[in-house]
Amino acid sequence: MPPRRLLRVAVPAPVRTLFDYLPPAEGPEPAAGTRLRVPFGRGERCGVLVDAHDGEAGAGMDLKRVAAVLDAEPLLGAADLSLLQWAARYYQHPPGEVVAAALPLRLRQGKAPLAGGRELWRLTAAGRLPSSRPPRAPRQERLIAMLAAAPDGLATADLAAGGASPLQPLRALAARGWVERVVVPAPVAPTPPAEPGPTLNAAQADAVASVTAALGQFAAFLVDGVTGSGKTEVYLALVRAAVARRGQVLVLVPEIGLTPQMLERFRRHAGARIVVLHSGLSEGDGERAWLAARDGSADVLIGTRSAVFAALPRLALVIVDEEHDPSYKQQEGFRYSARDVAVVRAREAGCPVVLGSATPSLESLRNAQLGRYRTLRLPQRAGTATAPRIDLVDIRAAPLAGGLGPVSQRLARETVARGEQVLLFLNRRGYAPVVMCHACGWVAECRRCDARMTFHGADSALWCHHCGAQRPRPPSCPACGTADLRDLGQGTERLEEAVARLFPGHPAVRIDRDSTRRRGALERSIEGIRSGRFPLLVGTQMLAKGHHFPNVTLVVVIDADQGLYGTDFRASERMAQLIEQVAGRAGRADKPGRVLIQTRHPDHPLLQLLVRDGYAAFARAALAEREAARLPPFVHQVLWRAEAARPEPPAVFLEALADLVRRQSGPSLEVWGPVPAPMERRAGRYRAHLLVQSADRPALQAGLAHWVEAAIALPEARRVRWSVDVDPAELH
DNA sequence: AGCACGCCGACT
DNA sequence: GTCGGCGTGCTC
Repeated sequence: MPPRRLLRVAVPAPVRTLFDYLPPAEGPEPAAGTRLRVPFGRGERCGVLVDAHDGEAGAGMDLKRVAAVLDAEPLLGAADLSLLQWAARYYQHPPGEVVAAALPLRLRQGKAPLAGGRELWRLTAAGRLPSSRPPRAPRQERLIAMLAAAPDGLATADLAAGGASPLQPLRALAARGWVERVVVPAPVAPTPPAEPGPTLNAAQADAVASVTAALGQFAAFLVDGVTGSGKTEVYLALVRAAVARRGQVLVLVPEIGLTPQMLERFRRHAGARIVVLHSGLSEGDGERAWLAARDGSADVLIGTRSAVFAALPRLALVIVDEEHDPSYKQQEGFRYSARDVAVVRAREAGCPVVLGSATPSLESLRNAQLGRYRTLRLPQRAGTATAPRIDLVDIRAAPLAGGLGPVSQRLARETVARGEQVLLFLNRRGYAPVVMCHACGWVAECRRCDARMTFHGADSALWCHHCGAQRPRPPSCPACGTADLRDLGQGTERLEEAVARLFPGHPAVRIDRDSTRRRGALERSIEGIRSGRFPLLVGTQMLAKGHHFPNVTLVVVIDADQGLYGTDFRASERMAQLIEQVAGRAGRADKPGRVLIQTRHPDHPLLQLLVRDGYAAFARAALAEREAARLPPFVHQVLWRAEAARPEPPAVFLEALADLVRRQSGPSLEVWGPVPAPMERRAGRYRAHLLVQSADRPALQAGLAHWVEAAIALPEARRVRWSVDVDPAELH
C-alpha cells in the first residue's frame, strides 16, 4: 500500500499526544496553523493543524477524516506553533490544551473570527425625538443623554456607570426602537505620532542604545532599575525603535500592573498602533486585539501572562515588565512561566528580550551573573525625586492599635497634618486571621482544609481563604459554650477600622480583593486617592504595584515577619520584593519619602541587609544562601503533586513514582519525598508532593518525558489526580 | 477530562 | 428480570 498524507492535529484533550487525521475529502491540503473541525470520540472538536507527514498506510488503526477546514489563512504562524510545541514538551502538558491556551475563547471553540470593527450603541432617529423620554426610568434617560452627546455611538463598556451593567436598560430602549446596535468598521488606523517624552538621562540613553543595537538578533537584557528610575521611558524608546523598523513588540505586564496610567503613556508616546490583551476584556474586544496582533495591524501588544503565546508575525522585541512578579507563573492546569517562555520566544524569533524590574528575581540575577543576560542599570530616580529613607521599627514591646505601633502612629499623624498621604501595607485581607475562644483555646478551623478561618466583618462571617468555604460566626464557643470568642491578628478590615479611630477627620480607603470586587471599584478608589480625597490608604499588594501616587510620603509595612519564616524557600525573596515595591510608592515627586517596616525580628540579617544596603545586597546574600542550600536557581526542580479523597493513594502513587525515578536516574538527580503537602488537606482532598531536582537541566528534562510516560502507566495513578509542575514557583 | 463499557446489589 | 453503582480504558 502506498504511503498516505496524514495531518497531525493538536486536539484539546488531556492527552499528551497529537492526533493523526486523513486530509479533508475536498480542496487543497490546509497549511499548518489552520483550525480544523475533526471527529473525536463520539463528537467533534476544533483542533489546530500542526504539520503533515507521509504515514505508512495500514500501520495505524482506521483513521478518521478531517470534517472541515475552518480558516482560509492559518491563524498561527510557524514560529507561533513551534513555540507552543516547545512549551508542551518543556512543561509536559497536552499539546492540544497548550495550543488552545494561545487562542481567544471563540476561536478555540471553532467559531469564525470576528470581522474588524466595534459594536457600538447609537440613538435611532426615533430615539432623537424629544418624546423619546421614558417616564420613571432614570437609567434609560441617562443612557439617552449619553448617546445623544455621542453621535458616533458608544461601546457597552463606555455606557456602564456605577458598576451596574447597562445592558438591561439598553435592551429596553432597543425594544422601543430608540437605540440600535451598529458595527462600525475599524478605521485603517494610521500610526499615531509619538508625543515627545521627557529627555532620557545618561543611564536610560545607554540602555536604549544597547538594546537598539541588538535589534535583529537574540540577546537578553536585565534592566535593573530602582522604582521611579524611568524604566517605562526606556521601554517607550525601544518600542519606537523596533516599530520604526517595521517590527512588532510584545510587552508583558503583571496581572495588576496594567494600569490606565501606563497604557496612557504608551498610547501617547509609543508612536505605534497598540492593542491590549488581558482577562478583564470582553470576549469580543480580546479577540479583536488578538486578531490585530496576528494580522500585523497592531504594532504593539501589551498583555498579561497568556499574551506571551499570541500570534505576532513580525515580532522584533519582547519586553517583560516587573519580571520578578509571581503572576507570570500560571498556577494551575498548564503551569507555565510567561517570563521564561518570553525568553525562549525571543531566542526562536531572533530578537532581543528585555526583562525589567526594580527587584529582579534571583533566577534572573543568576542568569546575569552567568553572562546569559546583560545587565543594564538605571541607578537614579528620574527627575528630582530622591530615594526614601527606610527604617525598621521594633514592635515587640510596643502597644499596637490595629497593628500600628506608636512610632508609625506619630509619623502618620504628622504626615496627614502636612496634607500628605500615608500608605499602610498589610498583605492579609479580612478582619482577623484567627478567631479563638478565650476560655478553652478553641480556634475556628475550616472543615475541609487544614487551615484556620478568617473573620470578615463586612458580612460577619468566617471565610476559608483556601477553599472559599463560608459560615456564620458562632455567637459562643462551639466547644465549651463560653461567649468570649476573640479576634486575633490583623487584617485590612481591622486596620481600616483602627485607622478611622486613630485619625478622625481623615478618611481612609481600603484596597484589597474584597473592596474591589465590584466592577470599576478599583478605578474609583484609585481616582479618590489621586484626587487627595483619602489621606490614608490601607491595602494589600494590590496597592503596592504599578500605581503612582505622588502625594504619598509615608509607607508603613505593618507586618514584615510573614515572609521571614515562611514554609516556602522563596518567602523572603517575595517579602523583600514587596517591601521594596511598596517603598517605591513613597516620595516619588518632589517630596522626600519615608518607609517604616514594623517587625518583631529587627535583628534578622536579611531584613537588616535589605533596609541598610538595599535590594541588591539582599539578593547577593539570598543567592549565597540558595547556593549553600542547593536550592533554585542553583538547581532546577520538578514538583509532582497528587491528591485524592483519602490520604493514602497520593502517598502510594508518589512512592511508586519515586522508586521509578530513582531507578532510572543518574547521580545528578535528587529525589525528595513523597511528603504530605504543607497544608495536607485542602477542599476535602489530601495532597502529597514529590520533588525531583538537579543542577543539570538537560538531564532533568530528558528524564521528565520518561517519568511522565511511566506515571501514566502506573496503576496507582488511577486512584489519584496528579500533575507535574516544571520550575515550580510555590511548593504548596 | 468526558464518556463509553462492564460486571455486581435493591427494585418494579 | 433490569436500573444503576463507579472501576477501567480510550480518544487519531
